[in-house]
Amino acid sequence: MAENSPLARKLRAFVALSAEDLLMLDAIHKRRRNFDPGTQLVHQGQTDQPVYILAMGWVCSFKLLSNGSRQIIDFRLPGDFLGLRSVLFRASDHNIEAITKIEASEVLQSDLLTAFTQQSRLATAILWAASRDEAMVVEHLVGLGRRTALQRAAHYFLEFGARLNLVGLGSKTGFDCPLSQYMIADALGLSSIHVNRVLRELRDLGLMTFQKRRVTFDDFSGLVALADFDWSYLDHDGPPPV
Amino acid sequence: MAENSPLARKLRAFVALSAEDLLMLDAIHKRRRNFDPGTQLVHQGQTDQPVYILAMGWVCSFKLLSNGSRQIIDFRLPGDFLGLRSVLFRASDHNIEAITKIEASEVLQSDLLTAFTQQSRLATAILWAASRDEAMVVEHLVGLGRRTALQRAAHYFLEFGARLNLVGLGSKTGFDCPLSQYMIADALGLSSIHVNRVLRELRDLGLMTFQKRRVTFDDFSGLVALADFDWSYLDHDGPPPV
DNA sequence: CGTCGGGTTGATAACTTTCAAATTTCGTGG
DNA sequence: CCACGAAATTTGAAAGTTATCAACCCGACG
Repeated sequence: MAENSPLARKLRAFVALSAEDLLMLDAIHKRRRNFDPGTQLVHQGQTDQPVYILAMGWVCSFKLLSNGSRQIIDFRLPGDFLGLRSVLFRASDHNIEAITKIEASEVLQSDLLTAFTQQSRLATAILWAASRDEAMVVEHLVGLGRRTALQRAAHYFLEFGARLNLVGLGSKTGFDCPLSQYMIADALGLSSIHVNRVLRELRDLGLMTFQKRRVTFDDFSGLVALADFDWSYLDHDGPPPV
Repeated sequence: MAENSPLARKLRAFVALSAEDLLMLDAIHKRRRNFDPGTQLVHQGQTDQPVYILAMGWVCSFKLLSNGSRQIIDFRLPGDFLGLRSVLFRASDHNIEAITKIEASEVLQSDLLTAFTQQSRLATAILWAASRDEAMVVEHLVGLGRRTALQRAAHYFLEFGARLNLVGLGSKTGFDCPLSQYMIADALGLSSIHVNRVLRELRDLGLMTFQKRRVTFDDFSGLVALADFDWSYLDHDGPPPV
């Protein structure tokens, strides 16, 4: 069963998983749980948080500021870990919330530790996933610092496309996207009103369309050019041998 | 010797290091090297990069965009690792460059791996350091997305203060800072001209002064209030028991 | 002395936000 | 199936923030 999970698809793109690894993945996927939109999976300040692997749906992690604004750190897609670094390393300082209905498997800390002490390929893959997450955050940082709103949006949607493609949920044509313009605004560091204008401009330029919860890439290569998009940070050669 | 290195100071703030750990730190610090300002320690696309522990001086890591602008990811201070994640996890996609004259110890990958396979407290501490780096990047992201230029600058300098304080190079009074306004601009995602104005405003408000390569906190609590600065992401309880 | 890399200042242009309001979409109950 | 209200999207106009361009100043240094 685990063979076809989004996580397995993702990991298999970079490492050949052994039968044992698949067995361990299967064990993990036993504790499936469902959550409704808006559920807080982790909240700021919480200690001893759970880790999940997202199987279906969209999730976002964000920080709240005292002035009431929020900054979305990233959106988590099927196959991604939720709260991985927080549990491996430290208490959470950000929130994790379900956007859509989601299905996620709880990972026991003991299972994680087992994977690590056994030096399995799975452990390597997990570290790889964590590193990839970090690369995405860095790229996001670059976007906020040095890209215009238009480029930033284009880049962000292209990244979604690439990530979803990896787990079989999107293509160069486009993908389904349950985000509101408000959420995109909080992710891109813009006002929702400006997001609206940027989306219209991307549409007017014939590059991409975001309407009715669906993103359509109208001119993929044009979009890549505008955004200065380089996906080497997403689909590199996989983890080095540890 | 290693007992007094910046790294040991930093780590000791969070874990009690055993005699063995100190021995291992000592071993690491054997391979000291010096570099001049402007030296590229790691450049984009390079594989098989070295890891260093910075003992003295300032370093920055950044990404270049095709339009020529650059975004500084972070500045590395004494006691910090250079290129840690890149080597643990994947090939580097960013540059690392010395700002001042620096002194750094090269860490052999084999030493790192030894630390990990032995499940030593040192390994935990290294993961903790990596996690702290990530928390700083996230905080930086929040700053770029949802803080004004003034708050962003204030927050950034406060973070420097806290980090330097930890390794004995700064205090609530201030610290020496070799950065040009250009570099600060690339870090904060602003133009250097605007950085100049922001710095003047912080001075006029009586909050802090940055002149002659020295940052002085004129009104520490006022600055904290302006920046909405919460250092829990820097000096939390340390790594959980692994 | 003259150059060069910062730093500083002013004026203008560009981008983005904010406020206010109209329009559309969507879920739900009738 | 339709009507209704809430939420999301869209548009306009004005205000605010930041970038860009063009000078000028200054200390370090050959």
